[in-house]
Amino acid sequence: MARLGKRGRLPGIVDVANRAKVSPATVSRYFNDPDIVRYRTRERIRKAVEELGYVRNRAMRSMVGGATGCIGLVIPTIDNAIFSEMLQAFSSALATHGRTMLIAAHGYDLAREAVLVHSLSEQRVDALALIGLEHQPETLAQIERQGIPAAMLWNYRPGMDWPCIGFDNELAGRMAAEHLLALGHRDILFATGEERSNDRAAGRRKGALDAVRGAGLAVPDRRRIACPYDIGMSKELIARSLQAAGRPAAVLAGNDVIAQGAMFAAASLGIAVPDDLSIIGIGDFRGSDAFEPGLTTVRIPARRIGRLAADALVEMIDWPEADFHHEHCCPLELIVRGTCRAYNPNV
Amino acid sequence: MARLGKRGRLPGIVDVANRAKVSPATVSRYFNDPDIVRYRTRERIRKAVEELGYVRNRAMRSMVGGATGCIGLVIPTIDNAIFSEMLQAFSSALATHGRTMLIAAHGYDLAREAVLVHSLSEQRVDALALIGLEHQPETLAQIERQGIPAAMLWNYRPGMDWPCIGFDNELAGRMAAEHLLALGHRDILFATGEERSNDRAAGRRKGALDAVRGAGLAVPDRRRIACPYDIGMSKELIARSLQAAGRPAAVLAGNDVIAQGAMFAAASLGIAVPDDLSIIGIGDFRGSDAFEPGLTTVRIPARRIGRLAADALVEMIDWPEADFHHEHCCPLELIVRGTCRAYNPNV
DNA sequence: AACAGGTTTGCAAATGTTTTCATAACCGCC
DNA sequence: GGCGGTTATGAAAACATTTGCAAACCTGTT
Repeated sequence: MARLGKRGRLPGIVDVANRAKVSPATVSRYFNDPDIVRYRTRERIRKAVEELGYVRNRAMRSMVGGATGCIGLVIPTIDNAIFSEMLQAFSSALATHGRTMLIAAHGYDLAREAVLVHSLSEQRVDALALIGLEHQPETLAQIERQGIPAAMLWNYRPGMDWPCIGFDNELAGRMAAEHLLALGHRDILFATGEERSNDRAAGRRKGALDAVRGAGLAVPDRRRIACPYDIGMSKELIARSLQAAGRPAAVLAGNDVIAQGAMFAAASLGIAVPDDLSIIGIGDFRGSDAFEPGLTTVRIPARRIGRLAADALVEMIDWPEADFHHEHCCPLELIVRGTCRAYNPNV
Repeated sequence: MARLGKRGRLPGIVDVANRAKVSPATVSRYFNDPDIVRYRTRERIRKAVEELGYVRNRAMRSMVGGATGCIGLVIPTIDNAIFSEMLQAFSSALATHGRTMLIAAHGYDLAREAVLVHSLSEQRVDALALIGLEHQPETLAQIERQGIPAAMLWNYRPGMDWPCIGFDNELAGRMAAEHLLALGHRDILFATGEERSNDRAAGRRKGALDAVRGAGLAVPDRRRIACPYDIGMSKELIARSLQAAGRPAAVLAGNDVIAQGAMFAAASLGIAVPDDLSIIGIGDFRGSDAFEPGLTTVRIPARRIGRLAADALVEMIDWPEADFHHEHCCPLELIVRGTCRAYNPNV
């Protein structure tokens, strides 16, 4: 029963036109700007479309310079909580504009990012969203040459050449560090993300370390580890640091996934959080509030970024002439829950 | 600097042809079947392409009956751990075949799924993957009419009309229940997923309840709750059940997200897992093994499903005539970790 | 009935690529 | 140098849609 169709010549716009006794041009107008076709005609076309089961071919529009209705999103990874909320918001905002989302993941490899951008160009996406500010020159050149509206997400630096919608990752790191400092912590383990092809992780670490050094504290090498964005691996790495002689009094995690790893590491070693160890994350991912105790973290407005990005790109598509300067630095917020407490010299 | 392009007439295949002093046909061949063009010519074309920065237009191929290289995936939700591993595997398997992934989420609403399928048809995706076996007739009709190769993922029932690649959700529920029964548990809280537009959740609940009833046990209403796939909300719902008089000795969760909610619920109430409460999940999501104690669960081979689905769809695209009968019922595996223990009447 | 003004429609050209078919170029061999 | 057989290339048609322009059609007014 299934798979009968075999693509045996789908009905086209002219089939509809014939059946409705109008010209193909009118059918085209019916779809793209219904108001300019008379009601009676519209009805005839509607009926013909329905009877034939015609579905118009958006891919074809790009031929005549039109838009495909497809927007590309190039992202480091999908199988991770990091971007999923942003993704969802981006996707549904796009849907409200009648656009669909073409998605591609490069696994934190900027060289692969370049080929993905090329590949999406071949699909003639109407616009492109990238994560981060750091990209290969070739990637950027490709986008400029194609004249595709593009935006960079998830990181923000003022005065960029490109529209960017994100937040200040250094500030995020600093906020987390300052919270720990304010609680009197002096011995902090910095468990930040791997920085290969990841300007966000680098920024956060810099912000955090700057804050601590600004307070006149030195950070020995053994208090700085790079964790993959994976709960299990982070747990293991951090557990190792916690087991070494003279364990830290607090963990500053590069994001909530790492922080969650830290919590499980502590649990596995019988270290009480927050009594014996304070933990702070960055992100406030979905579910971070449900932890016991609730994870203290710096909230990233992920959904907002996704929505803003979608709106900005659609705007750039629809008014190509207007020279918007889309730059949003979304505010961060320290969310104090239960994983941090004032330094207690007795433990 | 950025956004100069303004789409000022991108170079087309004929521009390349002119510059390389060949016909457009040859350039087309250069891209689609390089071996049949002579080396010297190939070099000329390569140079021309590079100089002009030509990128070919795949969207256009669909005109002449070719493929767009785009495969659509319609999924209930993205901002959730449930499908992310499958998604990643699907996406990267597709990439190895030179295809890209068009993705759309319907938020567990089958009516919306229908419009998404229509929308993807407009983009002329080469194939389509849906989650679950249950869909609106209109959705199915649309796919058949368009003759798009399609597969249904994540659930499996023998003898389906459609290719399906998934696993037996009833079995998953049964396996979880039987593990608890084998440990001597008689008083189990069934915290399964909401079943609106979700045949997977329904299957799991049925399997679990069948197993328990098969063992001659009755399941009172207050031992059956429907949880959203959200850690925080599940935590709250389950906590409420655990606080009521005569609390259950075990929780069978419809998936790992719910199970994680259960663990936090227990933690928040000071109930020890597994000593005072056993918890079993379904899924074995990324990170479930890192929990303390590690979550006992039924592993769903998510990555395998993603990869198999991608391969199957590509096969169906490339050999439209061959009548594959793609049906994979992937094996499930009980992963025993630390959240379940034998029933102890003393607690 | 003629006409002005605006609205609705049709014609035909244009778009970028693939494909079929035919022709031209090449190769080795006599 | 001619010839048969490949192999590589070109010409042109086909594809499904949009759009500028002009013609046709209304509606109400003189």
